[in-house]
Amino acid sequence: MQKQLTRRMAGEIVISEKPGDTLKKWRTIFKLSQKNLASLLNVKPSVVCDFEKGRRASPGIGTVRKFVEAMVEYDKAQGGKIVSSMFAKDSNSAVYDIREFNTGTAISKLIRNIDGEILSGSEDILERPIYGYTIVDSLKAITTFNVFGDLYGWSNERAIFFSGVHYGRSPMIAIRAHPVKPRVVIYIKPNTIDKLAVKLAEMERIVLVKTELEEEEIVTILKKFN
Amino acid sequence: MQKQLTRRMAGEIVISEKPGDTLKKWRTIFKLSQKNLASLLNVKPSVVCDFEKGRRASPGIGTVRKFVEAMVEYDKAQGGKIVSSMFAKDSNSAVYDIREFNTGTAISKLIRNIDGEILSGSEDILERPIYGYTIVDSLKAITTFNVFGDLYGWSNERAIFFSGVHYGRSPMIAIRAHPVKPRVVIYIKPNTIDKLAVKLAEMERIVLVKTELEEEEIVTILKKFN
DNA sequence: ATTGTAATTAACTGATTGCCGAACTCAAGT
DNA sequence: ACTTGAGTTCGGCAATCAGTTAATTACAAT
Repeated sequence: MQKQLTRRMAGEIVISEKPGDTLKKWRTIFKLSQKNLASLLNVKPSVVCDFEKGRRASPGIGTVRKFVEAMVEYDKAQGGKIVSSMFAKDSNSAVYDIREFNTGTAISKLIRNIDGEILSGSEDILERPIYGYTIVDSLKAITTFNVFGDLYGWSNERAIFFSGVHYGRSPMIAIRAHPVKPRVVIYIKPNTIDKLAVKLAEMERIVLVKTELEEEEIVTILKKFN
Repeated sequence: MQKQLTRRMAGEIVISEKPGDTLKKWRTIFKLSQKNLASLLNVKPSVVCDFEKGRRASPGIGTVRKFVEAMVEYDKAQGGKIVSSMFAKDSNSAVYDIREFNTGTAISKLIRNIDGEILSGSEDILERPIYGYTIVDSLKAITTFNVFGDLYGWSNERAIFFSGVHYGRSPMIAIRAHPVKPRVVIYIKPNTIDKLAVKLAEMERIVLVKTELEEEEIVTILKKFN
């Protein structure tokens, strides 16, 4: 996560019209004075200023790297407020069950066992293996802090079950927005299925399934999986 | 879009353990020989090699910039196959406008200028600076490929405008699910506002605003920002 | 075995960086 | 009016970069 941010910062600085201004922008975002930053880098404040003011037309990447890493590092030492404000996360309670399998299980096998009906998903994907699953309450999932970070266990080659689904639109939108995608999404006893949900599933090449079983039954069945 | 990619490439190179290797990686992605690349840059091939082999420990950002821009430029001249393969098709169609400010702008100033009504957001946040904005069509945003990656220019200390909003539920869910959050979300001419949307905004400590101005008007106003 | 072509390395030069220190501006307190 | 903190400007110097030429290696392909 930090690396991602440093890359972003570095990229922005390098490509910027005025690298110095961009550097300054980040320094202010991290709430550092030139002096502070300078001391983190073990250089004099004038050095920082020179770079910000563009006195050096093309600073070395080593310098840029030091700068951004120092800022991120500093923030981390302060509790990582800035960095995490850019990524955001919390903890949850919407997860009903989460487990990893020890071996890969074919998607089709899972669907068969939970008596699922396929709403979207082509033949060829159905034999792919998944390595775990997560069951979440769809409403809680979005109102609770940060489920989306904890949704994925060790592998994202997994199935996600959503309970409390009305039209299935919100869950798919959430998945769409989230950078990490599951292989399979299963709606537990949904009312009707929104067309957009199916469309999104197709776009993401996610196998979309519905089942009429209850959460407990599903858990019992999946316990036998390994 | 090109700028995005150049930034990404640059960032990766700068932060990489072995910038030379990363450079090489990109060169091969763009299917260029050292000689080709060298001629694009009007330098001798040995120069390219020197960088790739790390004989220059800390090349200047000007050099890095030339390199990545040359590659992207070259690809563009060839029809832009590589670049567009890294982004998804017509990903821009959902993005109506995207821009970075050069200096921080207070959230309150922005709201005042676009004649916005605050739906969620406490006093203390309103004076925080943002550094850019994005205007997206909310429906297209989710049906189109990969917007969410392109939504954030380079600072996420920014405002996101959503047009085509009905209840504002889906956009907030998308934001909730996405790891990177904006500071401000502005609905352009929404019908009614869903309670859940407001609640989610509060949870994320995002300033939620609605405006009755049209996209074009907003762009005109924001043009004056810097 | 020979021929190209791409990549690597060495040696060298002028330009620029990275850093310092010291002097200086500009507000904001006290 | 004096002090303090943050930021700016700049001459100077060693270290390093950006670039060249020319020679060498490493292979596929003929």
